[in-house]
Amino acid sequence: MSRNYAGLSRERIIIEALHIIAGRGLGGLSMRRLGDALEVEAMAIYHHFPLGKEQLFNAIAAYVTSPAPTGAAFDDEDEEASDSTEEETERVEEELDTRPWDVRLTMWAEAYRERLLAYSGALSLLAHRAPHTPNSAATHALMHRAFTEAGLRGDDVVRASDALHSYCLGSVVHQVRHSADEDAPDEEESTTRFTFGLRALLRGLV
Amino acid sequence: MSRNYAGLSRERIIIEALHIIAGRGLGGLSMRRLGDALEVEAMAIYHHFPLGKEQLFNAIAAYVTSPAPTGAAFDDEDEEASDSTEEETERVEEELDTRPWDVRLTMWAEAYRERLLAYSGALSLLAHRAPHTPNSAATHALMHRAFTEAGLRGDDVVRASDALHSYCLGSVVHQVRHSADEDAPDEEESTTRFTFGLRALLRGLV
DNA sequence: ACCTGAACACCGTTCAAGT
DNA sequence: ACCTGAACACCGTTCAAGT
Repeated sequence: MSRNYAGLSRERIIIEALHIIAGRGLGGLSMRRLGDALEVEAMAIYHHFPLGKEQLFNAIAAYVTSPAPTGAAFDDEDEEASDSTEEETERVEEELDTRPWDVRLTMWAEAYRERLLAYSGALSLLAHRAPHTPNSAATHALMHRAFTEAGLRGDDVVRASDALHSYCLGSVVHQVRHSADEDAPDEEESTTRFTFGLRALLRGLV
Repeated sequence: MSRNYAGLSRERIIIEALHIIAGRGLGGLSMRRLGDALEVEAMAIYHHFPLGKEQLFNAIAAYVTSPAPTGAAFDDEDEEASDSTEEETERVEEELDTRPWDVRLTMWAEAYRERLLAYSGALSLLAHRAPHTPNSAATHALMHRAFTEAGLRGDDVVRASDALHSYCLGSVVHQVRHSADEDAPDEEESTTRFTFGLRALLRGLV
């Protein structure tokens, strides 16, 4: 066929890439296979990601670590974050969240974990990438407020935030890493373990 | 040249692979490049890793997560762990370690972290691999003793072990992930943060 | 602007062959 | 047992061209 008005977009490409990753693993994602899935020649992808697969990986990493339905977080550095994406702010009105600090952090941690688990096939992309997204700034602010409210001061605030972030990420990596073990815990027990450690960490942190 | 008595071995291959990974990243490791570095045709590697690159990756993951100078931990599943590798047991005499449980866990955590940082280029290999090594059993026993000594009982012992493992792994991933940030903390501060979170976790766990 | 199609250098792996 | 060398299918990316 001569011409293909595929209506390609960065978001479509990323989502299709995540399908392939979920099905065949990260190693199973090739530009040609991705093109096939999008019903387009592989080279069409380069129009949306001119820097190639590495740029696509960055965008996937940003997408995976950003909360669900806001669509623009996965645009990467060379594109100014469009400041007009506050449709469906949903829980950015969390500034007026009056729940205790530990409840807010626990909610964040559980949501972060769920998202990482949902895209566990892309986990290894996160080992060397920490893309700047609108969401990462919001998370930073959320943690700063919560730990300050908990009584921490000075450098301890960022240290506690780092520890919480590390624990959540590590817990998911640990779970995925051992998911093929013959004595791997079921989903419920995995969640129990996550919560157990999370509570311990928050208790010890303040 | 007709014949090459290269004296190839699994360990030499793994170490050379880790050099390449350190220098050019995981994506820069190809069988052909690895062969060049070993001064051998790429296909010679298949004699030592008949299942190919995937098997090599597993062996690297085992090597990276096993303590330093014992040489046989990276043999993978299809090779029975040779039971004659107790030369230089060094700290396996830890059974008669009389230091407090938290000191022993802290020492383990710091050593584990150091090793992961030393091979940080291979970190993403650990996201989907948890190879069985002699060392993983030893670690499990060490943690079980320590947390039992700390007063934990039943399922909480393994939950605490998981939490500690998760935190250490996550802390390294978090550090490496952000090492390219313009405001990344220096090495000393990174260690301070690790210790801060580790102490908090151990305090909260018991 | 958006996509195609041929081309190039490189890759993992198989296989028959050499010693 | 250990390594070579040619071959095959596949890959990422460039580039000129089409609309």
